[in-house]
Amino acid sequence: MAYRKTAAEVRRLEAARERLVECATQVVAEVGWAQASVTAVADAAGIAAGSVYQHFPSKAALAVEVFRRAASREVDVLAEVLRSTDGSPVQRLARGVQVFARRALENRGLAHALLAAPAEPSVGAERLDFRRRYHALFAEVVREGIDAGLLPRQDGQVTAAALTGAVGEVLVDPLGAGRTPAPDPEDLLAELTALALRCAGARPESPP
Amino acid sequence: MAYRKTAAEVRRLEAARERLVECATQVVAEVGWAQASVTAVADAAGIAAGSVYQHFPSKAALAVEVFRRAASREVDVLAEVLRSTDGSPVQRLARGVQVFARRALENRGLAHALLAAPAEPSVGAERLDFRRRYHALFAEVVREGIDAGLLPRQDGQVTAAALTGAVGEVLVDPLGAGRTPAPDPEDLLAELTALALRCAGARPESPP
DNA sequence: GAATGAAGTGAACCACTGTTCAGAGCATCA
DNA sequence: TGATGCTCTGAACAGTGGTTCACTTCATTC
Repeated sequence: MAYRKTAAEVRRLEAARERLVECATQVVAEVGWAQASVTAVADAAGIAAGSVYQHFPSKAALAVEVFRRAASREVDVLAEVLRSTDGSPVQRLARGVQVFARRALENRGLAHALLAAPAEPSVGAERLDFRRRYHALFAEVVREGIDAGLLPRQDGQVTAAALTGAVGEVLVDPLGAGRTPAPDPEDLLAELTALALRCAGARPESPP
Repeated sequence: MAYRKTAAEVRRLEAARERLVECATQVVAEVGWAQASVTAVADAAGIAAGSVYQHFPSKAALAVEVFRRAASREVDVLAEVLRSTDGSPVQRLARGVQVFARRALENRGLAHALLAAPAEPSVGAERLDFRRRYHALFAEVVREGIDAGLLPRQDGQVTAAALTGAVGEVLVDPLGAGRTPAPDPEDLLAELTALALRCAGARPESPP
């Protein structure tokens, strides 16, 4: 006889899948892609290794899903800040960098996974796309700044790439753990913001 | 009876080791760490897989040696430029960035391997050290620039990290191959130099 | 030229992981 | 409640790639 899944059943399945993705994300944030074996992820989610394949056709597919979700969250947040309608392009740029950096500092493991941790090729490809989206967002604001006469003429794409690279590099080292006294996060943020503005060529604020 | 290696024999051995390292470097530059299996490297050097273990205790040891050599070459070149005695700190910084970038563009595969390509943990650790050395060099010049009143007050370490990150990010994308029309290298270099100077806060050159 | 010992070989070994699959456990339907 | 079909399990399987080792090859010594 036709066997039809009940609504509750479907919900339960989706919840299981959801839980799997969340646990996988956590594992990846904690130990990196390389150490996040199917077994480790399944254990974290409290299911058997084989059950992973009920939800995803392969480990790579799960990894990509994990990356996409986390990356999209970040891109969305950044987009919201950069495209907000209040403040000059330069002010938005500053806020964007701060948000980018603050979020990374608040979830270092995840930031490291998104930005730098060694990963299998499929995730690597996803990461390239992630970076492109970041570039596009920053490039947009830089362009607005140029058009508004607030920033000097420059290749927005290059500046945008530099901004993500700069912030990433500054963050990743502290992220990777080992660093002398560990600089105060707020100082780091202020320093980064100033750096980003110089990078884009914004004039130092004139006194009020 | 005591068996003593003749001088020629010793030389031959060292040459073989040398050749192995060079071939491995080339393989890595061409296909990345992940694809550079012991077999592939041995094939490239024209020896059997097992013979690799005459020269190195493990694949990781060989990989580290490959990385160290290439990285040291780059660090040395950069150090020479940045520490040269002619030109202001700002001018040296500009030249340093150009040299860094130009060398990367001239050997994209190797640059990618050094800066970004996924690698086993032992190489990853080496890469952190490599980056630290870059940071230290840039930080030194930035500090000189500040002391000379040419650059605004700033955290040299952060700026230095940003410079390597920025240059790396800008280069790695083009490096990774896929990019629309592929920007002219000279334009890219000019753009990068300008960006680096802004990044450090150097005033735009006043007219002559 | 025979004895000796190191370098070099490459097939076999082994550890590690992603993936499969036959069966157990349950929910659904008649 | 029994029949059916789905989910879940976890041990077995398979591909990969680093490492080993019995053996060959070749240089050295007497």
